[in-house]
Amino acid sequence: MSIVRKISESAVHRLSLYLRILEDLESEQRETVSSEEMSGRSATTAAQVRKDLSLFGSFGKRGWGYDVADLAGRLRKILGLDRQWRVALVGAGRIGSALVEYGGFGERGYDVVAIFDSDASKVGEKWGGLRVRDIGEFEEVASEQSVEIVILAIPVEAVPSVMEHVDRAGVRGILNFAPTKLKVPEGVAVKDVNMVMELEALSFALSQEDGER
Amino acid sequence: MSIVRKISESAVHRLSLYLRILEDLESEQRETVSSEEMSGRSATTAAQVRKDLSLFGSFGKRGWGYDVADLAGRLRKILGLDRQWRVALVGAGRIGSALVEYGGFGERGYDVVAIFDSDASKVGEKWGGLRVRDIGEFEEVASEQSVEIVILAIPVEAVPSVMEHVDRAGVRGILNFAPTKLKVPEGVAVKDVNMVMELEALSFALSQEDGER
DNA sequence: GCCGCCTTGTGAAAATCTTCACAATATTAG
DNA sequence: CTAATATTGTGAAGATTTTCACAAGGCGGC
Repeated sequence: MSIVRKISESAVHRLSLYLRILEDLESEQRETVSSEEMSGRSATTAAQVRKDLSLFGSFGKRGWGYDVADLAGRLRKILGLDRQWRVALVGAGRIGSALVEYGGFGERGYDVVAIFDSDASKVGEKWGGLRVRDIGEFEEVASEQSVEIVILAIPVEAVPSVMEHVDRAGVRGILNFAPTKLKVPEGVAVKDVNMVMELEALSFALSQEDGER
Repeated sequence: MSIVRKISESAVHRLSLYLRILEDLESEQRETVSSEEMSGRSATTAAQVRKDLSLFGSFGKRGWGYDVADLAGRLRKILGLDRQWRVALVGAGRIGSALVEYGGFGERGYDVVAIFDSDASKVGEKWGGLRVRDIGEFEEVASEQSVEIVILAIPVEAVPSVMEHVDRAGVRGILNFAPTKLKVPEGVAVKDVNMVMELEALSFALSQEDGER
C-alpha cells in the first residue's frame, strides 16, 4: 500500500474526524457503519467520506458498509497512530501544563519523554514524573531520547533562541503553539495550533453576518 | 463595501496572517510593503496576497505597494477587530487559565466579561478580576452581559450539559477547544481549536515520509 | 440459485481555489 | 514632459477538491 498521491490538509483533518467518530461507535458497541451515517456525524457528505477512504484502499463491503473496528484500525495506521512517537515538550508554562495534564497523549501513541524550559525557576520542577530541564540541554537529551516531535508551547519572543536548539537536534516534526510562522530546516514538518487565528476567523464570520443583514 | 462573495476558510486564515505580518512591519517602522515581500514573510505567493486583498477592495498603489498602517487598519476592520467583542470563558481549567493569563485578547478587542465552571470547588475563585460563576447562571449572566462569543474550554464529557445552557443564551459564536463536533442552533458559528487533530496530521505527514523513503 | 435491496468505489462533471501573465498606472529620474 | 521602472489588480488558465451519479458487488429472503 504505497501511497504516492498527495493528500490534502483538509482530507487529513477529515480522517482524524472519522477516527473520532469510529471510536464513539466502538464505545457504542456498533459493528458496522455506512458512509451515510459517518457523514451525518461529521460535517461532510457520504460521497466525501467514501472518496477520502478510497484514497487509501477499499475498506468497505458493498451493501453492508464498513466494519467499525477494522476501519478504526486502518485509520490509526494511516495516521501513524499504530506506533509510538517520542515527543518533547518545550515550554513549561500554562499551555504546556494543560497538555501534560490532559494526558490523553500517551494513549494515542505520543510519549512525552522530556520537558524543557528556559526559565531557571521552572527547571528542576517535577511534571508528571519528568524533571523540567534547561533548554540548553535540548540537543543532547533529544538525541539521547530519540525525540522525533517537539511540542512548542513558548511565547513568540522566545522562539528564535529556542529554535536554534531545536534545529540542531534533528527533530522531524513540530507542533507549534506560538502565533508565528516558524522557519525550519528542509524536511521538518510544522503544524500550527493558533487560537488567535481561529478567534479572528470567528469574528470575521460574525461581522460578515452583520454586514449581510 | 458590501461583500456578498463567500470567502474561503483558508483565505480568512491568510488574512489573519497578513495582519500579523503588517503588525511586525509597523513595529519595524516600515511605511510600505509590496505583495512580494508579504508573500516572502508568509508561505504564499505574491499573486495570492493580491488576490486575497482584492476580494475586499483595492488597497494598494501601483508601482508603490501597500501602506502598512492603512492596510493593517483595513484588515482589522475586515476581521471584525475594529470593535469590542464580549466574550465568556466556560471552563476554568488549565486551558482556560492559559487563555486568561495570556491576556492578549483584550488588546485585540476580545473582552472576557465572565467565567463559568460546573465544578463547585472552582466557583467563587477570582481570576484576573472576575469571579468564577456556576454554569447554572450562564443564561442569566450572558444575556445581562450581552455575551456574543463563548470560549468553550471544557472536557468532552461536559459538553452536552454545558451546551444546553449555552444554546439557550443566544450566543453567536463559539471557539471550541473540546475535541468533538458541537451541535449548535442554526446561525451559531463554531471554530475548533484541536491540538489532537494537528498532532495526528503531524504523525500522518511523518509516516508518509517514511513510506516514501 | 436467483432476485431484490443496499451501499460501496469511482469515473466524470462541477465547483472552488491558485497561479499566471499582463495591461493599467503611480512614481521617479532625466 | 517623457521614459524607465515598479508593482498593483484582475481576467483567464490551470490545478485541486468536491459532488454527482451509477455500475459493481455483497447479502438476505425465498
